[in-house]
Amino acid sequence: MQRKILVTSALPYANGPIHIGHLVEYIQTDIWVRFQKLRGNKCLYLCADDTHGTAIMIRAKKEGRSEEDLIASMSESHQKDFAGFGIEFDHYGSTNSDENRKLCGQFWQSLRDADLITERSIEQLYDPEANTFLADRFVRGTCPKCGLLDQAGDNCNCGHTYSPTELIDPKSTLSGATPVLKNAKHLFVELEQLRGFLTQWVDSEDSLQTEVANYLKGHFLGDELRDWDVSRPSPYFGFEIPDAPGNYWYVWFDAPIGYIATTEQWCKANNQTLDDWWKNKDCEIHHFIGKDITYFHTLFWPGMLKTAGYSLPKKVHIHGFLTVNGEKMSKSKGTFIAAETYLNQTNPSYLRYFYASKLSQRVEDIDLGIEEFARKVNTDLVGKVVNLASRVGKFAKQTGLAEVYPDDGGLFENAVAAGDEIASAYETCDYARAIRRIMELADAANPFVEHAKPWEMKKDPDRQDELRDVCTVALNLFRQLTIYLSPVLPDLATQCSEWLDEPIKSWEQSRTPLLGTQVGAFRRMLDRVQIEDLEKMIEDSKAESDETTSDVAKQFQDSDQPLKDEPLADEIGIEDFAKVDLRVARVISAEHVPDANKLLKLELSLGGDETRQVFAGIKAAYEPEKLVGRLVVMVANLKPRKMRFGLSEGMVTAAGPGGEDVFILGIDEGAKPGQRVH
RNA sequence: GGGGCUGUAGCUCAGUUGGUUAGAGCUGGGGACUCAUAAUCCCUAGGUCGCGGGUUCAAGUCCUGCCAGCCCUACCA
Repeated sequence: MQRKILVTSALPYANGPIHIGHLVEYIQTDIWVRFQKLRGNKCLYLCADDTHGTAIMIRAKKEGRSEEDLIASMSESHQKDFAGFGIEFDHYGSTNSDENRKLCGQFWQSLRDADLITERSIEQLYDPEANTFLADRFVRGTCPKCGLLDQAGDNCNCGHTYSPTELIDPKSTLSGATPVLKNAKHLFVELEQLRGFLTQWVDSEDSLQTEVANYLKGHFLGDELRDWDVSRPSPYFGFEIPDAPGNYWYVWFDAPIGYIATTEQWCKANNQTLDDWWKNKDCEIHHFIGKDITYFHTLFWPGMLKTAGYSLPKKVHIHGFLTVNGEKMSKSKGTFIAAETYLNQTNPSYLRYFYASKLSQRVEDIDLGIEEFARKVNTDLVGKVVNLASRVGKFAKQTGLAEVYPDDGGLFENAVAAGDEIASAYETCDYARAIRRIMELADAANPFVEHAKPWEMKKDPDRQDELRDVCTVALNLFRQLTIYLSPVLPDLATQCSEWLDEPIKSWEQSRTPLLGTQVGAFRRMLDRVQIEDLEKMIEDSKAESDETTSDVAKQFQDSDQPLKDEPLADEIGIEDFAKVDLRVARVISAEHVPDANKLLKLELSLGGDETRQVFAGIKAAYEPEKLVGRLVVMVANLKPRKMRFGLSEGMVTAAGPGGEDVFILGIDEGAKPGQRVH
């Protein structure tokens, strides 16, 4: 039976280019969609740019152009990048569309009618120069709990959390102005009213991976759900709320509705009705998203859909993030690779294959190790799969394919049997499993050619029929593998189609061998990955991230990120500095604190009998044993502070954002404990 | 502290509802072949399945405690 399936990927934000981290999702989705189409299902793949919000507004202002102008050029760049990776949308829209505005209005009215909207005034910081309310991340100031200067609006480096309104001496990062407190009316959705429904939805029917369902139950559904703030006061780039002038829907309200609006645009162009896709029990809706936006899609969104009378997603497929060489993507390491940078150096099929070989149903991060990447592509794709065609290509051009499929020891039939398992792996998004099975088939195919020794047959005029049979087997096994791989490698499928003069259109073709036809001249289908290309790609990415540095700076390639993360503090006089008594101290003991996640307990000596007990948040960065004996610089006149684990009588100075990246200040040789730092 | 997930050969991972000597690919070592993109084929090395208990005739597979790692959340000079 033909299924009717609507598929979406998360809408990329129109605030930056696509990078290889984004592509995990779009490639994952594209593979699934191509698989569904190959199986003969009616499947629609839709996506759009997410265009609203403060960040877009600010960026447009900074670049001196209109928001519309900015999002138009972003959309073009996004679509070009996607096309470069063979990601084939049925339609690519924008959340800034008439259809979306209208649908937002409908959803809004349904929420009103269901009496789910409530109004409350909240106090928020406002930038009087930029004339805008400030989201937490646009405010910095002194931490109200520990006095650290220049901390983010909602938490500081030492881990305190607070409200931006508590910050001491706050500054807007937009204008540098001192924000003022201002009351503003906000509109909220009372999600709590939907808790019963959501609990049931989360639990039922396998719409979510179990770990996700557990997360939601453990984290949100166990308690009363907080109201969801869905409005933002003017100025804001978005849709104004009709019955609350001067207020706009928050970007996360209109973004998912963009899925529907984009469908509507497609429907208009294709003479279909929206309800047939979004209010039809027989239509499955599948969302593919990253783990960071889980709760928007699994709580708010189902709640909105339910209230407005639309179909609920059959499944929300959630994936993890991409790491490169085992670490978070990093601009300074050149592993923050833009789609365009990748395409300039190497082949998109490689990445599609690599991601496919790593993706499972789990919400696990996947790692792109450069060496693993090259090895996998070269050994699996080139060495095993394409080699099968390559090694008999010349012979086959002369012999053509036999009329009757020869005895191949059951290889073809075996691969037909494996087809169901491979299909079900694709269906459940366990691509790693599908690829594993396909490679097992490829592993069995090469020895067949090896043992048949076609190169000997070629020399013997009496054995031309045998040669043709070997070619027939090898090419049919290759064709079968290509069909199985075609959702992942559409380009390879196209090449195979052209070569054998038979379009690959259906999964069913893998069940019957191709016989009795001529074969075109073989052309190389895929080159091996050159490590140098990958290195070049990383070099290029590095270069993009710091094009504006001086010579010495270039030599060291120091990134500007730390300064951006933590801009310079206000000027002070020497008398202010003198208040801080920094001393050289020796670590005389260091130990883990039971129950503390980030802390080490240090005993510091200032010489003689003078010691201080200090708790330092450096557990992730330093082994206690390695600290013992070394000299550090401590703040010695800090007022002792009682912590859960005991009294802390000072502070060890260190640089870095925290976590593993903490670097204790050392001092050159010769310094003695107790000496003051001036 | 609370929640989620993971821990199987050097590396990446398979191991179905518990059932004979724990598997694959890659890497390593040895050999063969030459049709093929230094591709391919054959042979070989290698693991007290994180650790300790328990249930069972039988546990990598179930239960429990601990250890390590990752993520979320709170706390954290």
